[in-house]
Amino acid sequence: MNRIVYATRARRAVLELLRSERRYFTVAEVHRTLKNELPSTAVSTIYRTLELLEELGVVSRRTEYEKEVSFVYCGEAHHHHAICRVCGHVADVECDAIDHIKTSLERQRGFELDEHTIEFYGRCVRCRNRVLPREDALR
Amino acid sequence: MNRIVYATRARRAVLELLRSERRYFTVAEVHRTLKNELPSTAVSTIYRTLELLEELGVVSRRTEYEKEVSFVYCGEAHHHHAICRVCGHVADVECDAIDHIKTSLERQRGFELDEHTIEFYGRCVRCRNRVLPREDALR
DNA sequence: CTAGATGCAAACTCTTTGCATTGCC
DNA sequence: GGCAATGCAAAGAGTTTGCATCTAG
Repeated sequence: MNRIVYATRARRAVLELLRSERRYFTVAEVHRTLKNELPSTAVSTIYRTLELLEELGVVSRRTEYEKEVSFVYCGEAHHHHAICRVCGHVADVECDAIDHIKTSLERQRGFELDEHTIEFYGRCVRCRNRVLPREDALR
Repeated sequence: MNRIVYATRARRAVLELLRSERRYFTVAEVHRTLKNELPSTAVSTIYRTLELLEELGVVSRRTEYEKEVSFVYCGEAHHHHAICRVCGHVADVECDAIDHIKTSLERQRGFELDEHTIEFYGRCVRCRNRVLPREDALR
């Protein structure tokens, strides 16, 4: 027997915000942005709402690099994302490319790539300018 | 003028551990594992050490999904990883596959993929069994 | 000997939880 | 009306920081 899920003001507002802009939002960002619309809403509600939306498959979560979690709206049927680490924009990855890499990984490394939640990231200039790994990095 | 970086006992031990097993280690895990070798080493030292190793380009960090950060040794010249979310094993991704997807992304979406730090993840069974995203997920 | 590294403990930040109250249908 | 959601405040967990002490070179 399924639990009843109410379409409350807070939930509608959060969903609408995430749908309006297809990029990652931190919890604090959502909370701040909806201050006018939801003046008395607690941060814990935002956490609970995003958690629910994640369970429902409407948003997906990431924590990569930053310490705060963030969530992105994810309404399409397929789940391949290419995320720009600079501006946060989320682009879809074509499936033929994925299939290619998936095949390659499986054949060459025996690594089974999950075909539903692959995400690609770039890296900021600061990180890219780091020296290459060396075994003798400590002298 | 460059700062001097000492090869201390703690740093050598951490580096050796990460190199011995090519998978992600949490800070607590490193600290716990080296308890015998480094009886009086504080967690803060482990944090600082891993941070340093990251700056030096010897290890790379991730936070994806779990709340704790973890680090993996990364001594090869190229940086493409396929990480198993279940066992944590890190496999290298062939560059031809990357090139293919990179080209595809750039041509079709104008998305410039960072060719040095792409990482691929799978997803656990629990998450994979979620319902597909629907716009009317809230009823 | 001296700049750099560490231990310790306190401070911080983000996240979660319990419970009384409020709200959706 | 009844179950679900929320606000609030307190508790948790992971991480960071300041500073006196120790150590590698």
